[in-house]
Amino acid sequence: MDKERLSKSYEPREVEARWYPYWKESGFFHGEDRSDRKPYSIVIPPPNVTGMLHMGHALNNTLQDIIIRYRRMQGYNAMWMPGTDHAGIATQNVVEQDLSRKGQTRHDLGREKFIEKVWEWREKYGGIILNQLEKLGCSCDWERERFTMDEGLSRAVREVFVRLYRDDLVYRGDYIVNWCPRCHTAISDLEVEYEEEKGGLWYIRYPYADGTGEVVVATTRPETMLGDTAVAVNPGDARYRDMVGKMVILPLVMKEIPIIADDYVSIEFGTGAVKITPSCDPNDFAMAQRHDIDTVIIMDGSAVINENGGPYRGQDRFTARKNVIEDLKKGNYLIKEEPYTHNVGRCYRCKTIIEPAISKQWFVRVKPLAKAATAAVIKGKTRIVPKMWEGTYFDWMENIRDWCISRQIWWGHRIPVWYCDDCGEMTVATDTPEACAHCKGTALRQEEDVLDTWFSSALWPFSTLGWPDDTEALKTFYPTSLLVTGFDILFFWVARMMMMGLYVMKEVPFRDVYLHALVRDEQGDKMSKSKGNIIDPLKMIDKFGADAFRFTLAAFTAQGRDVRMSEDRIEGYRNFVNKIWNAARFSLMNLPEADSSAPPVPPAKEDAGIFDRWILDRMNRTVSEVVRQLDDYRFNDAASALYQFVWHEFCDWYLEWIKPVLYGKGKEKDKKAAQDTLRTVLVTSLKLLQPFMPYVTEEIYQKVVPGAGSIMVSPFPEEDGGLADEKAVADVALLQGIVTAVRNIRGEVNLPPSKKLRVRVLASDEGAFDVVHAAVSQLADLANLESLELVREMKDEPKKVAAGVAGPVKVYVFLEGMIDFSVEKARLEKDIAKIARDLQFVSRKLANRDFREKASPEVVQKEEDKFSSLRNRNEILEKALNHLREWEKSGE
RNA sequence: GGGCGGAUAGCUCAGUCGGGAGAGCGCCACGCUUACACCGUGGAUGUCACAGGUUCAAGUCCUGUUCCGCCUACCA
Repeated sequence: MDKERLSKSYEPREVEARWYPYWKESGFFHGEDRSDRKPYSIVIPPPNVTGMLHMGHALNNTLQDIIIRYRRMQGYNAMWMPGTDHAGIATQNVVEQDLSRKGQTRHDLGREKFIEKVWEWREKYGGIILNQLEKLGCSCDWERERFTMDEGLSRAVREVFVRLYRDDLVYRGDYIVNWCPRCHTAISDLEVEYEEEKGGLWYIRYPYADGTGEVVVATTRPETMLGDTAVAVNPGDARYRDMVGKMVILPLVMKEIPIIADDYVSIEFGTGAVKITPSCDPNDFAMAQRHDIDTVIIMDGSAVINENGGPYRGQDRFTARKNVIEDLKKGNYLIKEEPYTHNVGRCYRCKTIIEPAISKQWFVRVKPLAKAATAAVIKGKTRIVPKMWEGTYFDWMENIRDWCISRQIWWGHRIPVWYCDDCGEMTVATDTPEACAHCKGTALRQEEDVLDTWFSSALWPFSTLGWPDDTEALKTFYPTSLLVTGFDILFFWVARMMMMGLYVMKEVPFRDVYLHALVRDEQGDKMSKSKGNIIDPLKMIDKFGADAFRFTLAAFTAQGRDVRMSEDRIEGYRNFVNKIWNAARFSLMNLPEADSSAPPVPPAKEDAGIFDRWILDRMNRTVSEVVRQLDDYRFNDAASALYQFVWHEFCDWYLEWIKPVLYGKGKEKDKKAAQDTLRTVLVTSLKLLQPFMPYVTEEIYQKVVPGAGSIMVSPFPEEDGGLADEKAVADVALLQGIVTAVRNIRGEVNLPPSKKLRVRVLASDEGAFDVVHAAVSQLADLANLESLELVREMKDEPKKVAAGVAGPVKVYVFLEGMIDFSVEKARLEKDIAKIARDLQFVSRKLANRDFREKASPEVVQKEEDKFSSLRNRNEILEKALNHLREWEKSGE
């Protein structure tokens, strides 16, 4: 082997820059449309083209990469579909901002030119986030990269729209929708964020037209009174029963409107009478429809009062509110104003207060789609992990309302509907029609609106695979195997993909959905620019390496928990990466050159030493643990199993045990066995770690098994029952117990680490004797002993000793030259006290007849074993303590 | 209003079949022992939120309470 020395610490930057292009160019990321291997596919949650990699992306994509790398190594035809979505409103906003710097608006350019600008923008900046994913190490199938505005995907969008229309699942109509006066578009219910805000509740007098009195209404939005067309009361409200049907005079506007009765009105709230503004409130709108009441629209698209607002015309809604209140006061209509906290809806994109407004919009009739989507999860066609999200999913599906899919912006999929100027009919078609489908006229105008970005995202699992064409990719990879995404887009995206997948493909879009939590800062706060607590993933990668960063994310991804991220934590796992690096470095120094590129094999059981058999057992358990946890998407458990094994079993113990053998202190045959084991365990560990840490594992793998190809396409380890070895595990536990007992005494009694100790081990148990006997030299090494005297029985009771117990054996450390034994006495007393407490507890339990009768025999046996071992320990420590006391006395 | 999640070591969190609680970081002590000071060895630390209940046995199951977080909903 080229004995090229590894540097003392791992340097991620250079390594990462080297391997990623190699993998990519080697085609390892590519999934085959046709293959004998079983398919495994994931579609990426497409980030916005405007996006920059943040912690949420980093987490989301790390988890996907872990799974896809794992499955790829397991031999699946693994394919991870990458891409971006066109993020209609967001992208349009960005380009509009660019324009406004030049003092222009999109209207100055016109639709066509503007769209061109957006495409230019996308060419320039649109791919940034995908390059950032490469920095993370993501093994996406880049040959397949898709964009929701691609021709292929656009075709899918038009096709689905037309089908929905023909199935009467999409319709157009005048309804009240959430209108953003800044974005100048309708948005869906999901895109409104509600937050409690302090406002006021104004009580306004509405006099009866006949002059017999007045009714008082309470409102949080006095300016909307300009559009009032009724006052409503509850039909069961005795106070108003006789008033229903009477007319009141709308103040300021001075027109007559009726009092109506509707169950919606709450008797308890306010005065029990509510003003009805069908154009400004969804509930009022619904009520107006029930009662056939007029609607007066008082605002334009910018939420500025229009001509129906009389003197308030031209004022924005907030100015109008002030003035209306002022005028109400002047007219003695305002009774009082109370401070009032209520929910205010804001645009998810620009945070402008949403104005409910009536307009012509397109909707998807989702109820029937939702039914199928619910059924699919109930039937287990799609599994939601963690399961607790199922309830949320069902609940939403059950209460779902029609989905407003039209947006009054330019950037997006233009709705494939054409209006005929001749006959006024609509033509709905996938391709631009030559003539009106109804009158054959050619005076066609296409619908101006575009579709909600989520409409195209909902098709992502099949549109990216070539649908509506019947492609090989579609046949192979649909339904996809897994979707990994944040719980925050369960409704936005997951639910809609389920509906569309089932509607279009007659099959669920994915078998499993793994929903992960949000990334927060150390204090559990959401990361935000304004708080200044953002951790930039790219900076972390630069500072600590992608492997450390990825492993940190995985290690903190416990199901149903937020991920709290901090630099310290990444640093901790950077240390782990370095530990792995150094374990490899040590291994390479002590391994002969690999004589072939064949995978390493462990020694035959009869050739293997006890420590070899022990670590192979541990390794094997780790393999099964990692497989089990990854299969269940328990990333943190898989990560910690690896951490525990590699650091605390392989590095802390195994490497130390075999050092004497490797250094030639034993037989050549044993050295060979240890080397074979070492190589096997190292390579297996690297493979288990590869999905989490692709770079460092590749770098080491190439040196340990040169010529074997890339680790990322090598077979993933499988559990091997033949490696299980309970005897070795038990024996090594005994040996570890002896080492620990000595070290404990050394530490507690303040014997310096440099001081070599004389130790006597009493093993009356024949089996234990043999185990210790065979490992005397290793024990002496690990515990730093001058001598280890192993005896079957004690002829002379040593007095100047510290005593310890390891399973069936007793350990005595000679305390030569020591004068003050108080520390050792204190240590013994402390141990004895602890044992006494435990003994009391166990014996009480054993004395309980109910326990003996009702607990399982195994549990009873366990307690009995515990009891005898405690008593044994107690005896020996007591004896040692007495001896010390005696010696002290005699010494006086 | 409805729903979900959480409360365990100083901090952040595991704890899957109910059998007297673990990890990482931090802390204390000692140590550059030929892979690693990004390290090693040893040590300290708990009213498992509170109150009941089931059970031989509860961090774990049940009921209620408190406090946090999130989602959802048309009380103006």
